Amino acid sequence: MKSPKRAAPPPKAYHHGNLRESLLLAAEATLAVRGLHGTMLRDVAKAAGVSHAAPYHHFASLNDLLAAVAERGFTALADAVEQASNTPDTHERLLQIGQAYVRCARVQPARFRLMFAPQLAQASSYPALQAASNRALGLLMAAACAHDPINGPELALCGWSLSHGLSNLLIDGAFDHLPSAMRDPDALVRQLTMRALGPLTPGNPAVATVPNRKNRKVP
Amino acid sequence: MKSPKRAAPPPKAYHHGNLRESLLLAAEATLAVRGLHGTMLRDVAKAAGVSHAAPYHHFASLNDLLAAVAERGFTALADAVEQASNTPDTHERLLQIGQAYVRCARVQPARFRLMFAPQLAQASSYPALQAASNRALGLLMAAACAHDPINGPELALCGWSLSHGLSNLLIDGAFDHLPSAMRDPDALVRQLTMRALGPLTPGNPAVATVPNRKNRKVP
DNA sequence: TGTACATCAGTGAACGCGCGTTCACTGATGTAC
DNA sequence: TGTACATCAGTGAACGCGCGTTCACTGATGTAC
Repeated sequence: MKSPKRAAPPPKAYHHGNLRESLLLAAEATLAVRGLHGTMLRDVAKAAGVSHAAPYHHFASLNDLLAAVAERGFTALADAVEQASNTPDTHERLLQIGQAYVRCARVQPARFRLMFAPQLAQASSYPALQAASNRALGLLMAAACAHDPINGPELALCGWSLSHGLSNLLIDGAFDHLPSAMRDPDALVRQLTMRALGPLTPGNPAVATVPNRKNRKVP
Repeated sequence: MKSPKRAAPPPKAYHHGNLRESLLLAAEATLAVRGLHGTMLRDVAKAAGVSHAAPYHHFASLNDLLAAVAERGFTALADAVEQASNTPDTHERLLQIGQAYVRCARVQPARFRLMFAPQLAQASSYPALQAASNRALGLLMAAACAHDPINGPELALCGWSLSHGLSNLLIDGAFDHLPSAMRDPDALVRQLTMRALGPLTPGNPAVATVPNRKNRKVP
């Protein structure tokens, strides 16, 4: 049947194998099913097929485990944003980034909530978490500055806020009662981000065409 | 010292007085101090000066109490939006509404989180909650349609998403490491909302000046 | 290659407490006569 | 106006359980000799 020793070196090397990784996957699965506040350490352990004391050999506490899941979430987000950043046209690039952001939230709503949960907001305790989050934000900032060297930071904050709000409202079901024509998430992101970007010719910096917008006086 | 009977009719009429109202106020105070998931029924009761069994004469469960707090939150939000809706100029009106929204979130972050918490998302169980939330949204929609009769709904969703994202990022501290020049919330809302509104002359419907934006092709 | 030993990732049972909820009760208020 | 009674908003004690965390242990793996 199986050779008595040395069956498969990479997975299940000795006791369990790579339990840390299994726990993270199990936590993501549990989050998806039970939601953020229904995810208990005992459930995660059971989903990984071990006793509920086992995780303590890999994480100091449930919170540390969740922080690691959040870190993976930010890494996945940054990867998606990075891929979207390959789009040549700077205008389309920002649209793609917005779509990637919202898609990331909708694929795993509970993990997305976890990523911004206040329990992890004291992120200084989790440098890796903070690094992953900074990477995602940095990519967005770079794309915004590439599109509009003058107002890049403002544009980045605008796009971030818009995508973030849209993500939250979508996963909270706030749009569920909207006419179905307005509920296609991808179209919604494109449409609203385009509005936020302004009526600029793609690939053509905004500066010359819309001067002084931020200083305009309103009576 | 005090008349033996009939001291003060409106408050503290008999046993406690208006305990339901006191509980709601106590819940808001507790939310402010302990946050959403640190708010326990026992703390709320203690803050209201009663035993922790007393609330059950006014609310069937902790969740019902929280739903009532959320409803008050939406009512306060709708009131603030309504007041902002008095602004004559339709462009400035939308800016004021956005500012009111973010201000509402920043004044009571935990209550704001509660208002959109998934535990209450099955809002059909709480018709009053849903009504209050619909009222706030309806006011925003009306202001957006007044400014741009054609793209009103799109504009409303854009403004809502933007304000909502900004609110969440602000109260989650996501902007804490930004240069301080960009951290003034009121200025931030104005600036970003203005960008989302587009370079339109205030009070002048957008339709004629920016046609086909949503249908524009991007290569 | 075989043996003794250190390491370390698992297990199962138990701890402990926090918190929502229930229950029998008490005492004040309002009402009928 | 006074008395008897129903109502109902409080109280304090207790229930019950869920869940994070700890602990003494076990058995497999890797290593020194």
